[in-house]
Amino acid sequence: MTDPRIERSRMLILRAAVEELGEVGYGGVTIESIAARAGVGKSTIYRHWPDKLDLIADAFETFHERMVPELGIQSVHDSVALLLRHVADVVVDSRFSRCIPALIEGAERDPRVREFHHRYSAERRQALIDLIAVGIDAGEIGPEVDPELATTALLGAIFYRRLMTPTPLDPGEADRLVDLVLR
Amino acid sequence: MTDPRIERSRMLILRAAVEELGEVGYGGVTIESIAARAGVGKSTIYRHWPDKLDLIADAFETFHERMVPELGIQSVHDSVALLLRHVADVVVDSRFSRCIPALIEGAERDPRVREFHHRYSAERRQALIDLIAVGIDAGEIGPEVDPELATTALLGAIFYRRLMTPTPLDPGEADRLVDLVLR
DNA sequence: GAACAACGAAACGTTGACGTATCGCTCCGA
DNA sequence: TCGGAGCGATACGTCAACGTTTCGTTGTTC
Repeated sequence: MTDPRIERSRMLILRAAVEELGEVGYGGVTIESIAARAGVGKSTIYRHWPDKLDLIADAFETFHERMVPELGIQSVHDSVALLLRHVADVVVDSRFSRCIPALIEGAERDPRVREFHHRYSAERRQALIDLIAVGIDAGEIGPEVDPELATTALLGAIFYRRLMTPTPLDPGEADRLVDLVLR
Repeated sequence: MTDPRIERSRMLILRAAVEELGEVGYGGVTIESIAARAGVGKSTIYRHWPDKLDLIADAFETFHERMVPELGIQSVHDSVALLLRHVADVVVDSRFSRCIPALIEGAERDPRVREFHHRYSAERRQALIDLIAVGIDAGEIGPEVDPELATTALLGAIFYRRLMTPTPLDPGEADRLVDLVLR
């Protein structure tokens, strides 16, 4: 069998990496700080990952939260609002909130970070696009609405408030946002 | 009189700093690279600014572009679209495009950068908010539209596309965006 | 044109992080 | 129970950027 110590170290390190990323940003993370937080020797990290970026990407991918709350049987409008409330929650509250600027900045310069960041965003975005498309098919949303553009406006508003203003969007405002964009 | 060499050096350095910031981001800027680009001795920089952040903030504030194209006499709808096209242009093309992630990330950790970033965003946002309010007063836009929320959705979409996807919003798409958000 | 201020270049010491290597210790699997 | 794998600690060399200092040169002021 494979030594259980390996998996244990891996998890300690990945968890510490995400926490560290959220607290000090991509530029601020150091292997040494991750090792210290994980209670692990620096050498153990280099044993498992070739370099910092591999570790960070692995950590983020392992621990990221899924943007898929249970959508009960309800109107598409309410499902969209629920989804947005969840995104707003994650963007404001979670450990990953502070990773977002780190990812954005990292993506700017490192092609691997960029690829990861864009793929990750696209995956989360798709659920919303699909949902709106369903609403259009069902006649609940006007056919003139472009699901992709609407999704961009909805998510954009949430991220804009988080990144460019001192007051992130309160999840309670999500309904008003849906009312505005999905006529 | 004060020595003209001082002002000349200042301008060379500030210009170089903005360019450098745009090319390599906040984390990537070094005093030495700015000095080299400005064709100036490193000591000259330290003669004028106490540290890197002071220099960067000064540079950004000195050279930032205003978000105010001439708004001719036309419908509010068209004015909004024009304004958004301009924002999309700046966000995609200008030297400042690559400063945005740098500012976002910097704001995350440095209160001085944050204060600057939020104030700067708010100033640019206000023109759009006012414009939409005018449109509502004129009856051109439905009274149920919240100018602030609509502005957030409009600008948010532009920044979202720039920051989270590989394909920034084409200025030509601005009209569709306005159609979507301002019913 | 003399005194002086600002300058560019370059050397310097310092710091912080990288990634490597070594070395006992401990835990695991056979 | 024993050999080996994984581990933490620690020391090491390297590098890049910081911010300081020195010094001879150039441009400015009076």
